[in-house]
Amino acid sequence: MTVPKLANAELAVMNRVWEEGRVTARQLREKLYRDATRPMHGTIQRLLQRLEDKGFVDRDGDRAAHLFSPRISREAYAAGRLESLADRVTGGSFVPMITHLVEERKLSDADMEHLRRLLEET
Amino acid sequence: MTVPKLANAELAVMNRVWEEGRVTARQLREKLYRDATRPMHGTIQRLLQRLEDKGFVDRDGDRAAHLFSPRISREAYAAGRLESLADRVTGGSFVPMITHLVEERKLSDADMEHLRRLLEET
DNA sequence: GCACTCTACGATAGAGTGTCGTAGTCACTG
DNA sequence: CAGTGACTACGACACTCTATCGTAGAGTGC
Repeated sequence: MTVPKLANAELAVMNRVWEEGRVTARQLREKLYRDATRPMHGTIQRLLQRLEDKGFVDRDGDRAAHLFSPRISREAYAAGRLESLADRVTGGSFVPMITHLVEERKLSDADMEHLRRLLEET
Repeated sequence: MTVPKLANAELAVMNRVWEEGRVTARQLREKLYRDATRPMHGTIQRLLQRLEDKGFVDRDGDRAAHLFSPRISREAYAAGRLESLADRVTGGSFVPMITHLVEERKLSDADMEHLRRLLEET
């Protein structure tokens, strides 16, 4: 059960959905395409439909304007893509990349401390 | 300086290059396209050229058959893509996804132990 | 020179993505 | 109940990226 990949525009929409929790297509349009020269009605609808097909959002169609909410959390998506990356590149293990990040000092002190505690609790 | 993404066929080639260290186009062809119905000469050349353009391999053209070697390590590529993922999804931080992996028990005991030691050394 | 192997690279088909156009549906108002 | 405005459903299309193919040219050994 691997998490499908989100394209750019799809991810932009999901970022709003994750932030808001429950949104209508119109709310998304006003946030994402504020200064677009064209209306973009259909575009948002299309994107939302594809997100629904891929299982990323739930659609509540009770009202005239449907309400969309995330079906997968941001963290679950990120972790799922990370798993997929590990499968394709490092034989399924996360250790090599994390090691590399630590060695290259890509992790902040706060992040390091966070992870230390996380690992010790378990 | 973000690491470009590798497409499927490109990644397949890079996986061989990472394993072998130094290879010719022919060696790659014999490993990767063993039971192909067509020769695939041009395909490999094309892929290698694109990998060179993107900075993934070095080309040694001293001999008739060029020798290709990795310019970026497997770990550096994986970590680079992980950074890109974090930038696009979790605001640049790795903590949320790793936390999720730990909570969902996606990390093996050995991996957990590995990371614990890694973090304590630093 | 000829045969063989290699490199260089333009061209192309196919898939995925973002956008648009149109038709249909629903709710409200006079 | 006709008219209006906002919404949904979805086929179609242009564009980009990817993997492959075809062909021309260079290098090497006999």
